Amino acid sequence: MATSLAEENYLKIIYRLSENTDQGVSTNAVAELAQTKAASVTDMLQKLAEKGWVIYQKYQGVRLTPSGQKIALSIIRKHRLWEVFLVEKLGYNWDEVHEIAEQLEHIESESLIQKLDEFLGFPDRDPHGDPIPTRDGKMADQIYQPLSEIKEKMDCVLMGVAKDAAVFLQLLTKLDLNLGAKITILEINSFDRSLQIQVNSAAPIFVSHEVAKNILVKA
Amino acid sequence: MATSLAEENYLKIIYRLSENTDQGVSTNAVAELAQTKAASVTDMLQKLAEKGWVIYQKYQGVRLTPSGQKIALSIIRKHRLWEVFLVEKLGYNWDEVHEIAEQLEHIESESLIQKLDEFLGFPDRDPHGDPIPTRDGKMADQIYQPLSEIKEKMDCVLMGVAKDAAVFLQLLTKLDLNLGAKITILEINSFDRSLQIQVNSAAPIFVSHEVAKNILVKA
DNA sequence: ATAAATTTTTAGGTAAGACTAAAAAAATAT
DNA sequence: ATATTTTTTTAGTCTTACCTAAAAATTTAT
Ligand SMILES: [Mn+2]
Ligand SMILES: [Mn+2]
Ligand SMILES: [Mn+2]
Ligand SMILES: [Mn+2]
Repeated sequence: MATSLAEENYLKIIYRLSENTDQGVSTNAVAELAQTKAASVTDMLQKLAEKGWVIYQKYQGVRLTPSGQKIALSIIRKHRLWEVFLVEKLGYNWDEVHEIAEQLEHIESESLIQKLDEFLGFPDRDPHGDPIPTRDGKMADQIYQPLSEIKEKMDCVLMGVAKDAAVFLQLLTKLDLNLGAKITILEINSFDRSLQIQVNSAAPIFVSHEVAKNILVKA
Repeated sequence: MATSLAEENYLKIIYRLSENTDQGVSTNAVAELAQTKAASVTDMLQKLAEKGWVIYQKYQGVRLTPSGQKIALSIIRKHRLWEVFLVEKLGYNWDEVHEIAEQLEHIESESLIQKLDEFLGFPDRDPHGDPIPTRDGKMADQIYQPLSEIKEKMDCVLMGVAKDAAVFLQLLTKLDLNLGAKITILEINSFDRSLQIQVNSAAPIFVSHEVAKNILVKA
């Protein structure tokens, strides 16, 4: 069955909110991400349920059915492949591509995404370190951990980010914290949990706990 | 002012119908290309006129204003650049790209189309030989002429097509009539104006007047 | 010049996807 | 256990872009 742009965006949002929990997703949570009102969300959830893409019962929150999940993953696949294209082929920075990919992810053509994947050399992570779902809808787990959970004195490598916001990514770029950067944790301040770290053996810098939470690393 | 997808498509259609005439474009002509009803077209023309993109007076047909023309040309520019991308970079055939470009042409990002243009090496023709409007909205004239207007015994080179339809392009491909093909007109049959031609010095073939009209060549 | 045919516009409706205000249910506090 | 607060749903509108049927204007034929 064909999906409208609005439906695709809702399914993607429900998918994202389901990732960290096995509870149903609340109407308000969806409304916030969709930048719309709860009443509009209720309308849409009823429609998505009729189409068989979500399980929805009044006041019980919503969850994706397998077919709804499949649609969400195909949109995420397209989003991430286009992000790779924008960075690798067109020379964008990682903080500039999300909004454009939000549009490109809705282009409908099986063959297009197939050929794009091939053109890009079948990447398995996007420019933010997020796994790209496969053609048959399997997504690798996020195997990296937040920098905030690494112990003092440890070395690690920046593999991704948990947040796409341009302001955040721009801050990282300014601090030379790019994908692949080598990070050494010199000290964790117990007062505010901020960290003193060394990036690629340069002079030490400070980052807040909030920043460290959104940086994904491998030891 | 922002343009909706429907508005962009209408402006593009009006542009296309205006190319061959300096008369206003009729409601019915627009309706046919838009695959919609005349009543819907009237509605939209009134809206486009309010936004200042067309001059419209009841029963008098419609024509683009300079700002309407500018929008139309920017959509056409995007359409053709994406077609080049699809053929040159992703390996599509020229008969497969139109529908996908119809979607891609509505992606909104100045920088994207700028970078795409650069990535493609600033092409000035699309895979069908059509000129790509420049960034500031100038489009080169179609300098090629229909094969149907070439005299007997003359040599020419296939530079483009006047029709994008997949069935037509597939026929050309089957006949080895690709961009750059060398064509010699052996004979024009006065009965039905069909032509006997030689393509790249291969065995002679026949093409109808209808086909010849839609093949653009340079002598 | 008038009649007939065609084209175009108007009038009135529909579906999608949003909104506000009010009602109902659920969660939290006393 | 009841009252209060918060969340969610319902009811009623709005806008965009489409539709059909009918009316009006224009064009073509006689
Ligand atoms: Mn993104
Ligand atoms: Mn990403
Ligand atoms: Mn095309
Ligand atoms: Mn083309």
